[in-house]
This record gives sequence, C-alpha cells and structure tokens, in this order.
Amino acid sequence: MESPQNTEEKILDAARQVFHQKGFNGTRMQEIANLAGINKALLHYYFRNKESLFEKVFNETFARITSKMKEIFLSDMALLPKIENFVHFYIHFISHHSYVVHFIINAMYEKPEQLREIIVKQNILPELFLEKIRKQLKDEIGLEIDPLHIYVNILALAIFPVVAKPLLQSIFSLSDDRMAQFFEERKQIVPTFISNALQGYEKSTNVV
Amino acid sequence: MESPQNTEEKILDAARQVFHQKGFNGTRMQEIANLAGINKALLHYYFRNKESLFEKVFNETFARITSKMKEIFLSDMALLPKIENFVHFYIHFISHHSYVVHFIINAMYEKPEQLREIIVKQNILPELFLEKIRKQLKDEIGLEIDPLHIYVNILALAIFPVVAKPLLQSIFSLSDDRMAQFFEERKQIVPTFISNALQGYEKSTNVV
DNA sequence: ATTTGGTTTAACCAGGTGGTCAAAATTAAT
DNA sequence: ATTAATTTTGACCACCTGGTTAAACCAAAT
Repeated sequence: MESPQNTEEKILDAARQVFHQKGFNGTRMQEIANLAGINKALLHYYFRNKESLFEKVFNETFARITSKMKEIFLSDMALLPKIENFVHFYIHFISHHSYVVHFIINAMYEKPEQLREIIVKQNILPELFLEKIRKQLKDEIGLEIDPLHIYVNILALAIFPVVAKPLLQSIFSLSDDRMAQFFEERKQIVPTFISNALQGYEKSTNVV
Repeated sequence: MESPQNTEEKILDAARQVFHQKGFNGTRMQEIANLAGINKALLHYYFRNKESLFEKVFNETFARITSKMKEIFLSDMALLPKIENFVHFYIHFISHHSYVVHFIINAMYEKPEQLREIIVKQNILPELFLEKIRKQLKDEIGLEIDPLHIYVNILALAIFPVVAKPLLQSIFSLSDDRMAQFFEERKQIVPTFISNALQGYEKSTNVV
C-alpha cells in the first residue's frame, strides 16, 4: 500500500478499487481517472480500452486468490490443519477485501464468455486439487466420498458469509463491530464444524 | 409460466428476466421493452422510472425467497427434517432460477442504501428465526451454540454453490448435465453433512 | 357518429459514456 | 541548444441511455 510511483501503477490501483466495488458495468472510466489523479485520455494511452483494463485487474485479483488456494491445498499438511489454515487465511483476507469475492463472482455473470478463457489460462490444476483431497479423506479419515462436494462445502462455509455480508448485516441488524467479531468467531467455528461433519461419516458407511 | 395477459404483467415478466440476469446497471430499458414486445415509452407509462421498476421486481423476488424461508423455519417440524426440507427446496428452486440469488446479493452491492429499507419493510422476523433455531438446537440435540453461525452455515452450504455455479463450472470443467447431477446430489449430501456436524458437537462440550 | 378515457406509439431530448486526436509539456539523447 | 521520443492534456465526437411529449389509436359510453 505504498504511494505508487509510475502512472501505470496509479491507474491500476485506482482501477482495482473502482472495479472491485462497482463491477464492470458500474465503473466509469472517468472515475478511475479522477481517483488516479490523471486525465481520462491517459487511461487509454496505457490501456487500450475499458475491457483490457478490466481484464488486467481481474487476472491480477483472481490470481491473488487462487495462488494461495493452490499453495495451501497442494501442500503436505494433514487435511484438518489444512482446512483450518485455509479457512483462517480466507476469512482474514476476504473480510479485509470484502469486495473481492463478489467482484469475481460478479464478473462471471457479467462477462462469462470472455472470462472462461482467462480462468483456463491461469492453470488452477483442479484435478490435482480434488485428487489430493480425495486421497487425504481416504488415508486420514477413512472416507471414500466425492471430494468435490467436500471441497465445495469448505469453500461455501468460508466464503459465503463474506459475499452475503451486506445481506446478513441488514437482515440481522448487525453493527460493523458485531460483524467483525462474527467473522473472527468463524475462524474457529468453521473448521470445527467441518471436522465434526467429516468425523461423523465414520460411523455410517456412507459411500456417495 | 402462462402467456401473460395484460401489458403490466408482460412488462414485469420481461423486467424480471433482464434484471435477474444483468442487475440494475447492466439492464437497458430498451431491452425490457423489446422483450415485452412494446414501446419503451410504455414502460414509463406503467412504471415511473427504472428505479421503481427495479424496486418492484426486487421486492417480489426477495419476498418469494424469504416467505418460503419463514414458512419452513418457523414451522413445528423437528430441526433435522426442517434443515432437510429447507435444503431440498432451496437447491431445487434456486438451481431452476440460477440468477435469483446472485441478483439479490448483487442488488445489495449496487444499491445498498435504498435496499436496506426495502428489506426492513418486509418483516423477516430474524430474531424469531434465531430464537427458534437456538431452542431446537438445545432441546433436540443438546447443543448450546450460537444459532446465527449454524443458520449461516446452512445457508452457505445450500446457496453458495448456486451463486458460484459459473465459477465452479469453469474451474472444474463440468458439463451442464454433470452440474445438474451435482446439485441433485447435494440435496442429500448437505443435510447429512450438517447433521453429522451437529451430532459431532455432542462429545465435546463446545460452548461458543 | 361523436365524445371520452385510457392506452400505445414515433420522434425527440439532454446528459452521460467510452474513446479519439492534435497539440502541449516533459524528458532523454545528440 | 536542438532534436526526438515519450507522456499528458483539453477539447471533441459518435453513440447510447433514461426519460419526455404530443399525437395517434382504440374501446366503451352517449
């Protein structure tokens, strides 16, 4: 968060802020220019057009999220600490960058065609992911269960509350402080919840 | 899904479709008019402006989701069947109206100020909700635990995959058929997962 | 047949939008 | 100091957007 030196960085910083909060359609090039403290024409000098600027921001943001995801899930940690690690990191990161996840999901809805290829370009290694989780579920907990569902469950429990934050906050009339505390609590609650759920399968021979 | 009779319904049907898919900013009045097969000026004859048309659609959509939520959670069913019921209904409903949840969440980000009051206007009775869940957790499972977290967990597991559908589908290269199957499986997997998790608390005296 | 009321339309408007361009300002090279 | 290349700007443009208006249409009542 240093004060950016060159114009390109100033633009990217500004673009990131505005795109994250307002999405592609909600963003005005003029607003980015103002925030970067430069002329609007200069935006188009550094980045051909709105699309390419957005693409740059999206790539960067997406990579930032998935790289940590890869790092954690492909590591050699045991499954449960791994999940704990993951949940900790994401609740922390995401609750300090509240718009990021919404931004990602939003982008998928606003511009699905263009963005599929972007996702493909950054190799997320989803098969490796699932295979690793499957193996760990089997070896460490003795569960032969579809790893995709478990993985999605983990993602859901960690990410959903942050996406739905404004909704939850309105519905349950939670103050900002209470909301921050809520997320803090989840760092402990979610891993416990998942761990309990996984242990619970042991009794029944629930092969899905 | 009958062919709508009067113009007002035609407009609302069209508006719903477009707003759901493209959100407030992404929607063009002209597109709604085209889809409804009428002149654009007629939109403003029936609905003052874009805002009020959007508000109407949002209210309607939001009520449709929350009313069923109220019905299920405030009923006299036992907690676990209640959860099962809820998950079934929502995965079914939402996966057949994929844009709805994204639409709701999106609206909260795009127009948070105006929409808080709308949410307040429809009385969702969140305290009743939580109190009922808290009591059932205690009486039926013997758990003294923050019902908000449990409730959010349930929501997360049911709703998140649908919101993130385009993302998941891209990342894991799932066909539409595989995706439909995936959601079908979740109707069983999610209640089991939750049930396991809740039963798991019994052993430890995990009071949060 | 004419009036009356609501309904629908084509044409239009002001403001905003992404994007361009030629000229000016700045920097680097000779 | 002059030239050349890069960076920055103000003015501008074509297009799109939500919204308006006056006139046309049409059914029912007289």
